Amino acid sequence: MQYDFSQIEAKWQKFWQKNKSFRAAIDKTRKKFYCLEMFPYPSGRIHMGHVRNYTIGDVIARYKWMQGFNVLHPMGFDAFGQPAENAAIKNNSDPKEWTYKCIDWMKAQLKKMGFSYDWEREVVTCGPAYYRFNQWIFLKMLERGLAYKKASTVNWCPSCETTLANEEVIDGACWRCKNAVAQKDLEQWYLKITAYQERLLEDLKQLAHWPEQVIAMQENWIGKSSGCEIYFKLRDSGEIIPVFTTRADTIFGVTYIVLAPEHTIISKISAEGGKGHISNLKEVEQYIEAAKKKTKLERIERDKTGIQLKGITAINLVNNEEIPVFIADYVLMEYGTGAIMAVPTHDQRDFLFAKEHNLPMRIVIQAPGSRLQAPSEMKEAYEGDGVQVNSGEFDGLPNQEAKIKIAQWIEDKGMGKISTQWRLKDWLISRQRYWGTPIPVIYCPKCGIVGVPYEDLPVELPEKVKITGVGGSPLSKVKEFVVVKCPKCSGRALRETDTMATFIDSSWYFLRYCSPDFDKAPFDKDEAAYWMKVDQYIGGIEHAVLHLLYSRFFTKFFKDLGMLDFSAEGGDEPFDKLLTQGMVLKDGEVMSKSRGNIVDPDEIINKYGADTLRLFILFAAPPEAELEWNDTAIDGSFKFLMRIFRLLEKAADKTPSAELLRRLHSTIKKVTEDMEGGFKFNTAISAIMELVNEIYKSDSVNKEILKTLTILISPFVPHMAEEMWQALGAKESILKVRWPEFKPEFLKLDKVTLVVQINGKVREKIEAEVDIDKESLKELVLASNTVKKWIENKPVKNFVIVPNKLVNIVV
RNA sequence: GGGCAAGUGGUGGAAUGGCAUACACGAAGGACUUAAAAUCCUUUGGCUGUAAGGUCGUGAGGGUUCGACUCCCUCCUUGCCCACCA
Repeated sequence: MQYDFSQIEAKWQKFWQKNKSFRAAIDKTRKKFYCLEMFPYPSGRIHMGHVRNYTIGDVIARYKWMQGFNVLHPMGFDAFGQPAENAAIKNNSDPKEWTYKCIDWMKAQLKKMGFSYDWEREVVTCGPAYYRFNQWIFLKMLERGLAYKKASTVNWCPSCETTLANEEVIDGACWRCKNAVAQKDLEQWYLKITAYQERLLEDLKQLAHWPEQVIAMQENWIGKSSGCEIYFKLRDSGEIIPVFTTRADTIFGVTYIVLAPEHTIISKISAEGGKGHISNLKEVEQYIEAAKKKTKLERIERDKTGIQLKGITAINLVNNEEIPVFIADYVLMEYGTGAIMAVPTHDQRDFLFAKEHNLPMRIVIQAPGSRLQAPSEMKEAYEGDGVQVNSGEFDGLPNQEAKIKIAQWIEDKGMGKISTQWRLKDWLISRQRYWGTPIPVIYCPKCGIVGVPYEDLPVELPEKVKITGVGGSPLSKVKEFVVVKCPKCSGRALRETDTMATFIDSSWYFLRYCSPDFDKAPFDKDEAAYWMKVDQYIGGIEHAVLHLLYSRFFTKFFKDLGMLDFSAEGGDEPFDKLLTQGMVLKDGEVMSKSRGNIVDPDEIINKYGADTLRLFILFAAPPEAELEWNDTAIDGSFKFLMRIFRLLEKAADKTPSAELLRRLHSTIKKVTEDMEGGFKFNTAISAIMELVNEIYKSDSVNKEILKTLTILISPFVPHMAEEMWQALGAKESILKVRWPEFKPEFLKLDKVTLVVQINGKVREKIEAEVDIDKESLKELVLASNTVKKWIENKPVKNFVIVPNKLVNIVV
């Protein structure tokens, strides 16, 4: 029998499509399972990363299906975004046409992989039916003050000509084009994700089935830091400058304070009529100018530059000391209060700065076991724990204890307050781009900012817009779009011409799949109540912060709107289990166009078929580990499939041996355990390989054994399984079959082989009855000639028995 | 600087306190063949030995244990995330 994979795969793909085999519908009599993979950006071609991601998801979905779950397994396209615009500029094409063409290509490729998607639920984010609800959500947030516009210094990518969210700036560069990000003062729209920071942090605890790494990354990103705001007073003007510190215990060691160049107090005290006088104002202004011009990368150089505000003196309220005030660009306006207290003896950055500028130092924490050292002898700051010195009434306390006491004391005396700082910033969502969701806002000279009324949604994206990539938002040049009547006063008004960040699209698409055609709200409450949470989510680690954080934020917002309720499942998190699959490498490097080491999935499918590709990718590494592509190893996967297929020729009705039955049931057990215990597909497949090897060794192939084998391989290589299932006489699709259960009675043995160790080294193997009693076993072991030889006449000190496994004799 | 992973044959990997290297790739030898492909069989960690066997061996060093790839401590290397975050 010929393994004609292309004919077989086409046949079954057609069968599944015609029979709508993967259609999902609410069925309250069955337990649901929502299996989701991160949807792709329609770049035009799927790559190995997609193949891996979606193969993993497909195996899980099919396995759950066979276990009797009502499975929801959807797919869609994250279709807004810049590549479509770049293609438009390059090829003078239309972003919409380009995008839909890409979707068609990719869909065809996904179908060729045999993935079990319910294509009737396909979600494409660039259609008005979808993005109108981006606008709907935006308006709901606007009503609640969670969407707002503010002027601020923002990340600006000069090459993409658009603003970027903090999350989109990687190492000071644009995540998309890798060019250095600049700073720009702009008025932009923000979503108030910080209103949810406490919950976003706290609820990470609910995510027991997420990789620890992802939890850690989100914790890092949210960046809660507990400390204390301490007030410093300017001597002449009386202005208060709050600083933030996590080290209240070092307050008596402060010898100067440092402000960020953008700090507002500077213009205040230097302004005419302001009290206080900066004698070197000109140099200070030059320094500030230079600092503002620096890119983010330039500002994080290790050199500690700075300039003193001469003539200005601050007072440390805890001891009334007068101290100098500096400006330095290593102090960031975005974090804390934009000002710091400097303790050179106990903070390395302050130490370097103080050395540079020849500033005084004072030790206030004494390291355990060390004698008080003169600051001049210090080679670096001491940042560890110790005992308070030079700290007034707090002397002698361990610094960790003093930290809490001093903070409380400062708050009680009104010299500051206990406070918490967060690294997380509000989410900047305005983009000066065309291919995205129009922000549904109108600016009226009389009424101000007016949200587009819900009945006027969607604000449709105009078509046939000229995209040049330069000169600001393309929409601002479309007069019919921009000039509108104010919905409130009907006067002449102007539309917002920025579009939304595309991460908004992916922040709720998993909810849209529950009711993709619903037109009253983003999703139908009842449908979502049945299908959500996503039971298993699968995707790349690169979304650990961006997409996964935003989706959590949106889900919590929907809960607050009363649209979602997971209280039965505990908490309000969208994704119950998360699997982050490893990257696909070639020659030890990530596959990428620029490296030129891409293996095209299409070529592999044409040469070997989708089943071989699926099998290889599942077998070569555990799903969360990196996978090294190997051109010759894929040949091995192909040969293995042919080897299974050839078993059909040998199928007979002979009684199988007890040994083979035992092997069959231990394989069922192993494969099931591997699926349940973290989707260890690679070892599940090797167990199946061992079974196949065993079948080949036996004289004849029993049909029933072959049937069970076929079921076991079906989640991995579904086309071949269907073909074999049919060849073995089945009338129905293998999808209707239940996953087998192993029978413990087949696994029972009369005798086992025990390992005999002498002093922990394996010296002998003996056969013994199962569950043999200790005394008989001891007798049996000591009777062995090899054991006798090793023991000779040394006394046996210990005789360790691990039942049915091992004996260790200590002499 | 902080946090998190990981380090096992020629290669991908298996074993998570009990036979280290399952399963596979590759390599070598053999059978079949006019030949090749396919298929099947054998061998395949190092050292030592004709062999039986012995001995070493999971990044390095130490510890716990009858027994450690696995647990603990120190260090090295690689990867990822965050970071002048006060």
